[in-house]
Amino acid sequence: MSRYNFRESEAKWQQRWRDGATFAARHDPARPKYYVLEMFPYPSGKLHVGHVRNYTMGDLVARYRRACGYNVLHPMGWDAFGLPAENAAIAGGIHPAVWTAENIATMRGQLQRMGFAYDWAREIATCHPAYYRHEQKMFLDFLAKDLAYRKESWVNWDPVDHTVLANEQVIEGRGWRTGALVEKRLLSQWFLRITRYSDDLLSALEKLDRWPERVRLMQEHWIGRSEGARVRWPLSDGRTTIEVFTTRPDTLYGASFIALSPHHPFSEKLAADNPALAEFIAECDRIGTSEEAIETAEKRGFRTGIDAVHPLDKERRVPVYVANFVLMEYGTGAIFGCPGHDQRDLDFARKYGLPVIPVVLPPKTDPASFAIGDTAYVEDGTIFNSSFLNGMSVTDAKRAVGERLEASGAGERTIAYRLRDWGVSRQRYWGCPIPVIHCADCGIVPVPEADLPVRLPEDVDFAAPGNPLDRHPTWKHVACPNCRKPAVRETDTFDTFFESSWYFLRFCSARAPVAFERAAADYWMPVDQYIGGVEHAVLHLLYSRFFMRALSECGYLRLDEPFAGLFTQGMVCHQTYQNAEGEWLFPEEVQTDPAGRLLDADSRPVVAGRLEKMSKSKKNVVGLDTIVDTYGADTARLYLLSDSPPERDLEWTDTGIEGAWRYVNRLWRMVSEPPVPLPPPGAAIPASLPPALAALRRTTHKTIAAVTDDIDKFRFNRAVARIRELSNALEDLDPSDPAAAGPVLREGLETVTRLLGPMMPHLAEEMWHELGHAEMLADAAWPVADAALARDEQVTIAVQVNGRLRATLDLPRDAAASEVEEAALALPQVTRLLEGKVPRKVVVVPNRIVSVVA
RNA sequence: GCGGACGUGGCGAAACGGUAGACGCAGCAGACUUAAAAUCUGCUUCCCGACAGGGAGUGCGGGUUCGAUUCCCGCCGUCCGCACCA
Repeated sequence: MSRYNFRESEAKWQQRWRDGATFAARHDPARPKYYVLEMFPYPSGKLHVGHVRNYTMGDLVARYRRACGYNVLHPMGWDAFGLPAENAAIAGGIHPAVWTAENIATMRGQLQRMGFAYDWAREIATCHPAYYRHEQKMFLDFLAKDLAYRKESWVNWDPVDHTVLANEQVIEGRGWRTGALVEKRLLSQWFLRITRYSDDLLSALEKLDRWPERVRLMQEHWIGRSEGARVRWPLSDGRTTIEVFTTRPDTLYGASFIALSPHHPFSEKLAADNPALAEFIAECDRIGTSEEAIETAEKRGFRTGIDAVHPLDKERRVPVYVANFVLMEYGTGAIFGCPGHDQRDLDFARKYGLPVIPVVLPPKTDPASFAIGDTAYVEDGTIFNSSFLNGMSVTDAKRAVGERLEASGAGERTIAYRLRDWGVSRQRYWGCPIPVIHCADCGIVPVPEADLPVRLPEDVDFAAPGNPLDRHPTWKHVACPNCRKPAVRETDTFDTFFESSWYFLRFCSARAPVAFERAAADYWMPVDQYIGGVEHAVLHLLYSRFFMRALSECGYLRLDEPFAGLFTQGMVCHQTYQNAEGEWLFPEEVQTDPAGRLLDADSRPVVAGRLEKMSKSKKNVVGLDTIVDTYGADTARLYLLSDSPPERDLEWTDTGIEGAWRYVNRLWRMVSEPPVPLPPPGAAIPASLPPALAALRRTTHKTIAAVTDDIDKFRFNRAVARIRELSNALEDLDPSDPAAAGPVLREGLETVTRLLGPMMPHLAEEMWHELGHAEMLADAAWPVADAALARDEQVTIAVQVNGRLRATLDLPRDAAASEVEEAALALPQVTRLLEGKVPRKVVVVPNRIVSVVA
């Protein structure tokens, strides 16, 4: 009984692929291209099995498309800037560049051991000046096009990482990496004008028909388009005019107050000579942005004592408040409150004793008896109490008010977006330097292109908190490029999402002296199939879409959407364990005693927690090296593909990987010890075969058709099941007629081998070789099903009586409906139930079912 | 609160509106072994039954249909995203 020697085989075939540059992608406009990309990893240390699921899927797609004749680009690189490197430097005295390079070396080795078909000649790491110099140039181009700008603003400050976070990086009020409660700080920051494309980023989602619906919805919500109106309210003392944004201009006659954000310019102006208001605003800032803080924070307002004049009725006045719940960043930073038809406004009005004027009457309601209680009426209805709007629908009233406002100059219809500009400044060392210089005389001066790249200094000190670039003795001190007087460099670095927003373009011509060669990008882009985690649904995936538009505007290329197809894979989960102290334990630290109790190494009780995504922090990880050492890369790959649908989470179990390993050996035995002698490759199959062998051939060709379809539709678990079905059938082969069985078995084994090629490439190469082929399987074409053989000539038809299955009929394919009906009605199981009566109805679905209604 | 996804054996899961549970894991029985591992064979949704067969069954309650895991309506539960967005 021979065992498959994966160690020898995997090393051998990896060597063969490397020597032959099998997976090198060559620019060839004559051939159809296919660009497969998995989201590139951050080099955090070592890979565990959870990391490689999406690379396994990407590799399957890449190898499959290659076999189908596409010119495939399948590159890999490293998202190499980021805080963990810097934190390691602070903790362990190792330079971030060294730490990063070591991790890359480790992880590259791990990926290579998995046998992924990458074009390693295109490998990139974003921390190299050869990479980041190009994004410094992009930034200068963005500046020139007013796509980048600097402004002072309230930002999200992570007190643990000592840096600013983008809105997208704040999850439930906490930093996405540290989990620390985010604070508000007023800082001068660089922003990218993503809002210039709000409308296009939103409307183009519709065309991304190979993206998951859920990701498109998340982006749609994130961009958050709201149609409404800007309305100007003059103050009664004539000092200024307050502009508000509303989505309900139809309820304008129900207004009973104006509320300004604490950061509204007019609030701040009033606070300058109103200490009580200044104190109120300071208090608002003290309340965090966390979920708890918002939930529990009372809706509070400060009455300014000023009134505003109703824009549609000069006689009406409403009081102006400063209120803690009004955001400066959305709309105009001011609202009008209509308590009758907005719950929050109602709560505010009740609290401060403001009038509640209903202006939308629910259908079939008597206006005389309609009153607002504790619940605002937010549904549709007929406008009343509203002058010229009375009797209109909500929709009509919105239009009528818009027209009136525009005619009188008191406002206009407009669209507000939730999306805000992307703050890209980070007060950290390990990132791409922002290429500008601050000069006392000239202001902000871009670094001249000839001086790029602005390199990170290597001699930095991490002993003190804060940004080492800022503390560096010499680096930031430069002459102003304009006036040559002493000036200082910008010491902030880019958000690392800057690097990942265009790396897919760099892969198209990874060694080019420019960011990317236009011709290469025009050929390879867009990415045909992108694969990664759903956690980037709004971050990376939205920024990349923005970058394509911005780069197009700057003349780099002409393409809006970077990723034509997107697949978001599920996570790999594993049981978690904790001891009585709540400390996490590695799976290998946990044992089961004879009574079935879980114990740690010192025989103390252990609690099994829920299944969670594999993560170092919870210690529920299975090392990739251990698995590859024990079972080989192919076994791990098969398991990652077979047990769950790709989009769903997969539970990693020891028994599961063992099952995959058993199958690997079964496959190897099938080709190395066939039950009948196999004819040489290419041998003809006898035209006339015993029925069992003819059926086996049909199974073979049906499997080709089904697996091809499954792979096209990303149903990898089903594809594996189909292949296993075929190999099960091949194992049941009747060896009594070797002359007929041999060719059929060869066809079946070759089919299994070829279908498995993209999933278990080393084993498949070894089987292919064992089956007598000199060429590599990686260079063989994808099998094509014989359409005639892939269809059954006999079909099993189910027979139902009153909706219940009572029998089955084996009949020739496409038998006439009348014959099928006749055969069904003659069945004893059917006649018994009919009791001699004529059926009321008979439905015949060709080749499927007969449904008899008694 | 808003939006979305999901709910099928002991477990992971299959099933163009057409024979529910393919494929695998675990389990049970057996074969081969001095024995174990490995491997092979059979069984394995639940209930009644020795078999044949019958009944129930896809979270719950309705509906459409000859026929519903699938479509529609209403609940319940789990997970995810957003959340003071005017």
